[in-house]
Amino acid sequence: MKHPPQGRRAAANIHDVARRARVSIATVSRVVNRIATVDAALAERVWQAVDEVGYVPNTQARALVSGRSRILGLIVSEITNPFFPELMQEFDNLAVAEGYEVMIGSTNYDAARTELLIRRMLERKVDGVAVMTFGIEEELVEKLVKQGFPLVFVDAGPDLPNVRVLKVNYGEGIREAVRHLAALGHWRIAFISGPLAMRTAATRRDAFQSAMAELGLAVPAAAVVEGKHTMESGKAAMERLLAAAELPTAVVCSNDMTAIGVLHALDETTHKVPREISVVGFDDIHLAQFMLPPLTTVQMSCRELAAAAVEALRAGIEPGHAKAAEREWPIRTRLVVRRSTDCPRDSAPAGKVAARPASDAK
Amino acid sequence: MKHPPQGRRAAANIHDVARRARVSIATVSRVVNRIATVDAALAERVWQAVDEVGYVPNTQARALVSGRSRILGLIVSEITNPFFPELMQEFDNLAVAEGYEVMIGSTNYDAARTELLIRRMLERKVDGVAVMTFGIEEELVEKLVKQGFPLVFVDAGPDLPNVRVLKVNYGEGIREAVRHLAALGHWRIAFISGPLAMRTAATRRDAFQSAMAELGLAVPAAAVVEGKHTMESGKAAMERLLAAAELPTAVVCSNDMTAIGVLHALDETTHKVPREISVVGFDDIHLAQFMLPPLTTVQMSCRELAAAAVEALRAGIEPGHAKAAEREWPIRTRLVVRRSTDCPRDSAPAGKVAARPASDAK
DNA sequence: ATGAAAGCGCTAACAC
DNA sequence: GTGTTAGCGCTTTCAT
Repeated sequence: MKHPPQGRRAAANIHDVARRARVSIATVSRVVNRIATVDAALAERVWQAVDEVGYVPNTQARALVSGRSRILGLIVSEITNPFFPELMQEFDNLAVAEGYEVMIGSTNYDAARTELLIRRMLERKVDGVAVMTFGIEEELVEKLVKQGFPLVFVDAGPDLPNVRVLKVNYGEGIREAVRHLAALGHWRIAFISGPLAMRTAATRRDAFQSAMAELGLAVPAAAVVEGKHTMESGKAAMERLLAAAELPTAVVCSNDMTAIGVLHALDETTHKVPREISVVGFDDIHLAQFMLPPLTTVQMSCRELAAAAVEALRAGIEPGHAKAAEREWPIRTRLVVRRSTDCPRDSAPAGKVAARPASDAK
Repeated sequence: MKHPPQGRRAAANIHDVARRARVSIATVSRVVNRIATVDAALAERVWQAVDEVGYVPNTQARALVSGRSRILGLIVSEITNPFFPELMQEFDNLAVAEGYEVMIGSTNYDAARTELLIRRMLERKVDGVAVMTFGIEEELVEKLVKQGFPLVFVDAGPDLPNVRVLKVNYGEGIREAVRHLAALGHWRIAFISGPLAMRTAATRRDAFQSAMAELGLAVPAAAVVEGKHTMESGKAAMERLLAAAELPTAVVCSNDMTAIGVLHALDETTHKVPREISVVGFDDIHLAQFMLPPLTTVQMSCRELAAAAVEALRAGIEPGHAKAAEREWPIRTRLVVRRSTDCPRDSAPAGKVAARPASDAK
């Protein structure tokens, strides 16, 4: 059955335009691609014909002959995690501005799904893929790597010629957060990490510990608990913290969803945020500002991340790109102060209090 | 420059496989497309060759010859509005399951952007487009309509042969919400609408008014205020309600973001939710369950919406589809009770109280 | 400056 | 059952 079903007339093609403008298809192609050598009068005729027949170039055919699809793949973990739509949006805007289309897919932490996703991207002949899963699914992308595709990872990636890595400077923002808390008078500060099997989670936790150490603040083992970067796990983690002998006056979380879980846990107690316990998130997802209270959080700029991803991809795709040789692309982070952090209610509440460590050195 | 830049070897094509399996390209094509008439031994050889050279069929070429891209367009208003990622996710899953790819775009309520988006979809030769903007941008899609594309709209669309419409039954869920509130003992119930220029907003408001009328409950003009479907507008609207002579004991919102704004407005007062004022949202976005308190809301099932959209599109694309003739596709809504609704504190607070209308009839 | 023609990778007649 | 071949719509030499 060759005909599109519902009696829809076939879209005009380059021949229709050529016929109407009384030129060859080569000329139409030149005009449409703005090759300067075409006679102005002819070009005018061609444009008019284009308008009249409603010609839109067929990207498939273009891709076939040029060998480049002008499609960028973007792989995220889960589209319903509020961090990602924002990233996708930015990525898409930037890519479109550079004349690319974006093919988005989420792994949902499912190997079979990821496998299929990669196959789909291969079939559509994407020019390159950004894997922004913050995860551990690197070996799943082996196929892509083997194809020699331009690839971009976050934090870490295989050490191969066509692979570029976005190096997020977690330390920067987390240090700012800890200093902010310390300046407010906090010193019993807890940390709820993400799943430590995830590299990015371990890195964030390490950054927290270094920042505390720099200020000469103690981090007892009980003050660091592992979560799963979900609201539920954040709530559970906070409940564990609540059950411990010594209550922290502030808790820093490895991502915003965790922090939201903390807010929920605290809401079921008499502890008020930020009056009694301050809470800091990480990511600055859209949702953060909608919470009650709006969340103080470390921002990892989506815009910056997306911009770097698109540029790094282009560096691998477009011949002669200025930064073609760059393997690592730095991404900064910074603290956004909202209303979930404040001074601790009193510097030394009665009862169970550890001696404040001497704030030596700096 | 014909070579892909970074020394990436060209992907294997059908000829490579044919050569390796010592068969013609036609046979490879048949095997890959699972045409049953191929000799088993040959097929085996072909599959092996496919594996060995890592062959992946080129979708562009397929599309070129078949005249169908197997790409579905999906247009939403804004990707950062939490309702949409959920819809996209479902839509994508379903489409992929049917062998389609999805091309997503957001209008951001920007005409130029939409124009470009449609052009991009035309260029990529999408097989059909679902316009799920809940909006007023219909005439912007004129171009698509004129091309005779299979098109799907929500609520309302132009009356043309290849256009299908998802008819959301707002009344159903909103009636449930109002009855739920009434059963709890509320009768001074306010409504915060979306921008009334948006058809869906007007429809939801009308549904609220009918539901109230059915129960014999009065809706004074001051109890219906217009918002903009954003958190800020919801907050502002609630503040207007707060300033009025007579406080409602419950407020129903035209969408969840509005309800979240209401929660924020109330958080700045002494009125507790749900103890003193109950709040109901609409959409059941992911965020709803994360709020404090978790939001009671009318669910418009993303899954159902997405499923209907994909099916309706297929009905227009695939020859001989069972529901090819169906123009309207019904979508149900239902109430999800969480913790932002409860009995009003007392049925008759001292002071400014309107006489309770006789609950006549039902 | 313009046109003719080769071919990008694939499917679908049509031969054998 | 399998191979040969003609395009699908376009870009890009290569002539003119």
